Amino acid sequence: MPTTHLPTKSNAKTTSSVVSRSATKANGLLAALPQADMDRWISTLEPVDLPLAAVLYESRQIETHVYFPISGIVSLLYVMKNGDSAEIAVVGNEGVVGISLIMGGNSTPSRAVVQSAGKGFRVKAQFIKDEFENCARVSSLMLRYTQALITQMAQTAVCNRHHSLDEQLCRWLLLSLDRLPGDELVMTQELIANMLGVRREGVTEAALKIQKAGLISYVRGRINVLDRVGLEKRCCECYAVVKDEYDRLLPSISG
Amino acid sequence: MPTTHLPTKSNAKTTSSVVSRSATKANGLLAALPQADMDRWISTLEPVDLPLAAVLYESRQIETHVYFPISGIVSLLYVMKNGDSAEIAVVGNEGVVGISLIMGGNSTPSRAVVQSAGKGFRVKAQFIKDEFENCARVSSLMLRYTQALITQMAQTAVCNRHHSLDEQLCRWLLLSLDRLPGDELVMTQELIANMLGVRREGVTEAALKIQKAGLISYVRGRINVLDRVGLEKRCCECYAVVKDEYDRLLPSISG
DNA sequence: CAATGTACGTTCGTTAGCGCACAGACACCG
DNA sequence: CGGTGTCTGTGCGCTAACGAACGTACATTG
Repeated sequence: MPTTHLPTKSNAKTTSSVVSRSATKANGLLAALPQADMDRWISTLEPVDLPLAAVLYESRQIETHVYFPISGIVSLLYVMKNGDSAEIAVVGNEGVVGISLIMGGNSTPSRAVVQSAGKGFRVKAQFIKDEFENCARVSSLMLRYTQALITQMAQTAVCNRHHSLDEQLCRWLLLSLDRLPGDELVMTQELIANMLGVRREGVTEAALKIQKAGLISYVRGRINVLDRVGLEKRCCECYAVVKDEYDRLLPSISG
Repeated sequence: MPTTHLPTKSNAKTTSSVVSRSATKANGLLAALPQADMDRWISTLEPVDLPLAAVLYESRQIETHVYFPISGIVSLLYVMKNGDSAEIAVVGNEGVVGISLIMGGNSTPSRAVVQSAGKGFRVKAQFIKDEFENCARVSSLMLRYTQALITQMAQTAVCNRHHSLDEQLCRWLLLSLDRLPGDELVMTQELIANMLGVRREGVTEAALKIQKAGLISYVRGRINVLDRVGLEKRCCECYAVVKDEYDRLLPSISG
């Protein structure tokens, strides 16, 4: 197992202060909020940078904000006592980081790490709690997202149990691709190994296979996806199950 | 992988009709409801039998009730196209089966199967939805339970990735033991293998090891736990993490 | 009491992934 | 331009778990 941990660079930083309504549309959940609700939200939304490897949320610590990414990817991962890690879900501009806060525990045993740099908005814990309690549209939306997230986590558990590294890598690439523009992922094999909870060498082997099959081209941390359909064919069913659940529960968002 | 599927015997059946308030205390969540709320619930609670192998909820089908067990154990498991299966969480008298209903999806890709026979109550989907929307005490309780369930699922994912069958068997025995009275589990190795998503022979081997260590005695589907502390020592950290989260989020319930 | 089914135990060859060690290749920086 | 660090490739012995086949012991039923 990988003993090298993710570097804890900087935390997310608040950037400018004026938030345009159109900018909020870049996050699926925010975009799904009716105008009337956004009127309340707009003034409390803080733009934030999500630099690579930023830790948005540390295991077992009290969370102060929830994050709505508009670009980039955030991984929810478990790190165990001996340093072994495993990703349990990913969040991109379709979702929100900090569901546990809404659920009423103010922390979780998981960690939220920026896996691909981007930007987003955040709001204070108390604000989202109040909104959740007082506005059925907000709570309904958040709950359906939670359900989708649960599906992703459950499918990850099953995938970890039964599927080969090759299949899992394809799943992971597809999940990431869905959350990024274009066909390029910037991501070292070491990082991917950390996320999947496997050896770096294992990722090298699996990546070579799908590269030789002409599905991707891989050069020093830059992956170009050449044949997305090919990836889907080589993938286990887990990707499709999760994607279908997201589409079913959050039809307005499916990107 | 096990190709033998769980037999789909009968579904849960409603039994008698008069529900005493004291009987409801046997479920942790119902017990945590204030008197005032129970006044509304008492007349809609239906007692149900939970016979072994009953399928409370089938993958992707519309759920009509949520179930509050008062004895026995219900497994949430994923069954894949090729028949491979894996348990993602267990629910006993501390919880409720059918969270997805409250979350607003009316189904999930998972299946709920009675793993150890018992009894419980159920209420109609619409009732719990209304209660959830209109009563903050109810929603708060359900959400905290959901958070605990999420933790269990996430930890299962990590455990599947990193821990040996021996460790996982210990975890599974402890989780089951916590949800049953006494020190005996009635459970074949075949069944356990289905839950853990491994071969039956693998369970035999692991069970022999911990039997030789004097922690359990195992005879034809009856497991007696002789040394619970010994099991905990041989177990991975996953059991403790999950248990601590349940205690933290639902302090009134921790059995 | 024989017959049949269920549950558990055992063996053996196979394989995916691990841990470790090291080698090339590119990238950036002084 | 040379040095140093990062990223990827490769080789090798090792182990846990798999798949399949078969043996054994107990249980229930007629």
